Amino acid sequence: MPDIRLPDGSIRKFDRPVTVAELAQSIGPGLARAALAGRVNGKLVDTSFRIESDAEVAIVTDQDGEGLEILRHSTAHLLAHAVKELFPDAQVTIGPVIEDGFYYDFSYQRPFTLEDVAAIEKRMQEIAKRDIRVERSVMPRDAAVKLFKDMGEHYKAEIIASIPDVETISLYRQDNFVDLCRGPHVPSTATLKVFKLMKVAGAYWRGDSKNEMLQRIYGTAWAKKEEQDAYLQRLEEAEKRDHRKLGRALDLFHTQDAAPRMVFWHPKGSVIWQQIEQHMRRVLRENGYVEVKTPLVLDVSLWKRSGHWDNFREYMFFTESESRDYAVRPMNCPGHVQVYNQGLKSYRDLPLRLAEFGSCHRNEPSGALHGLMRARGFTQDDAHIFCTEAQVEPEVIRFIDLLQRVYADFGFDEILVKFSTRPPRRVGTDEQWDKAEVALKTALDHKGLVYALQQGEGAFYGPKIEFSLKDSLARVWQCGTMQLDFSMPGRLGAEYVAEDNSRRVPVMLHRAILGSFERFIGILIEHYGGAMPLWLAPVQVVVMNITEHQAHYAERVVRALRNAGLRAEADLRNEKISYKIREHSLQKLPYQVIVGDKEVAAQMVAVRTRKGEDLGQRSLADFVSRLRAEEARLGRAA
RNA sequence: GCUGUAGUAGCUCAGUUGGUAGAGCAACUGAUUCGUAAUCAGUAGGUCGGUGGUUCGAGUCCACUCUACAGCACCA
Repeated sequence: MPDIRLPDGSIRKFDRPVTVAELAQSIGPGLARAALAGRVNGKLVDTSFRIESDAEVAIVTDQDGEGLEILRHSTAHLLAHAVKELFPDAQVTIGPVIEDGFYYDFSYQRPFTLEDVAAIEKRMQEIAKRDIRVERSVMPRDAAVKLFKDMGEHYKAEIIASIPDVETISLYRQDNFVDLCRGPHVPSTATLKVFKLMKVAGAYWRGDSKNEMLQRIYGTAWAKKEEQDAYLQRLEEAEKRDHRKLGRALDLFHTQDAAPRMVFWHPKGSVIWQQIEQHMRRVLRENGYVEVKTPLVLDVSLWKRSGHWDNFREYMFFTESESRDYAVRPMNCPGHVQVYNQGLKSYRDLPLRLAEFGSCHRNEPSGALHGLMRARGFTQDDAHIFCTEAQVEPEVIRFIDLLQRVYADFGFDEILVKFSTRPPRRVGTDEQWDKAEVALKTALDHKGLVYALQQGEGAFYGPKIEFSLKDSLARVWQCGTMQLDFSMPGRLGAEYVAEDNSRRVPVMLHRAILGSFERFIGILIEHYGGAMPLWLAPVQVVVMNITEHQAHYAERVVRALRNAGLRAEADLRNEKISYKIREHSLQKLPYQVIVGDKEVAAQMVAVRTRKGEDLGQRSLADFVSRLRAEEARLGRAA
């Protein structure tokens, strides 16, 4: 008869098998009410699970991350249940838990409307109130396939049929709604109280664009109402930081029909760009890179040799002149190989690090585009490192050091790392891929980085490491990349003379830190909510006069600030000082200098920050040295 | 590219069942010369994304198309 060890180390003895629910009840009625599931010897089970022998058991409640997942998963079932009641012809497919919620995909003769969704959510609440027991059952695979086929649930039958025979098929039933599921689930629909349907969208069956499109309904679910409210609030706040909104409000850039999905940078956005470019240029020079400039338009034959024609021609822009075909470059590497190929290279020249702020154009599928984050025209902080095989690993390590330093300069310390291995469609031999993958992995391990392995997600010419940052809506955008390429140098005729006087093909590392200037600026705008750190702010200081009597003094202050290398503007408009302050605060201008009669008399400046902090009267020299110190810290907090 | 939604003044948005296009902010003009997040008054501003159709009449209905937004697929 089971002795049950609880997480606090205590042991409870029972003289008969007990269910998780009974165990919870024996500990306390509060816990019994809160119990969503159990963890028996590390395995998640329903509260109805019978514990027959000695075990370590924990009661899972909505206070655990796992509990919340169960809640969300059960809410997905509730959604499917409601849809089946309202639309009996709809077929169910899958309904997994995702970050902050869940979704469920349905096959239906027409897309669900917003009214449908409102009705579905209402029905979900009704079903929840019915307090229906959620029951688990197990059946053989073939019987389960037949059951769902008989119900007309062909997608579900297909899923079950594809499950390996050795696994048990568990089903969950609530009233007349049955779904295939590994579980566990909450004991009753009444447990589900806080949820909301968020949006509808199409999604391909099994994630393949060749398949039919299903109707996906997204929802969110939480343990407590306040948590859901906080989540919705967070979404609202994030929307305010949307770089497209801020880009317009702060007069940084715009896009228009004449050049769909390409960016017109305004003077202020351009300053941000220039600051980043200057910083990167300095950092690269310090790290042994040399800068090049190569053509934007190159003969098609080069793209055929590089392999891009075969893999990406439908996403490239082409042009033609005097019966020659050209492509607008979608990337810079073939151009850099041409630079490398000029003059015979020796092993003594390696590693050769060629950098370019390279403007590229890709005719991306329309649905992929997203403001600055994914545009058709963009500029990479690109570089290609030509090196020997032995130099690969140290170069990759060196690169990761540089990347971490640069991200810190911009105020980012949360970096997501992914490692992508050989894709099905690729060039190069398996031996080359083996070597390339090992080299990248060794470097990652050497740096002690935690990374997600993405099997089969590498580029067609080599494996890659991706470094990503999160935007304000927690969407992850790839920025930095390190890609190993054993193929392209050979295809484009690159070689060097080795120590033994033999001709060898160099390895090429494709790498970028920011990724694209456009995307990186978009992420920066959202990260800082438009309030750029001083060194990136388009205008750093605005000098405002209170009345026209101080206009002359204000202009003198601006000149002095500019002479000190600061980006300063005067605002001499005939407006109240509070009006000017409000406007520049909304523009997120870091420092606002106010000069009235008192400042003129004292030959001082009155300073306030965009946050409303009053720094009082101080001398110009004092103010300038404060700003210089802040600039030097870049994106790092004081 | 696929599914859905949307496009009205520089911006944010309103515009009942088809009947001569509206607000706030911004802009412009004038007054006001003011001490830390909006001074007052006036003026001007729109082929209602584009093309075609239905109608006596279309911002409103229909078709096509362009663009944007969300998700999916894609991302060298």
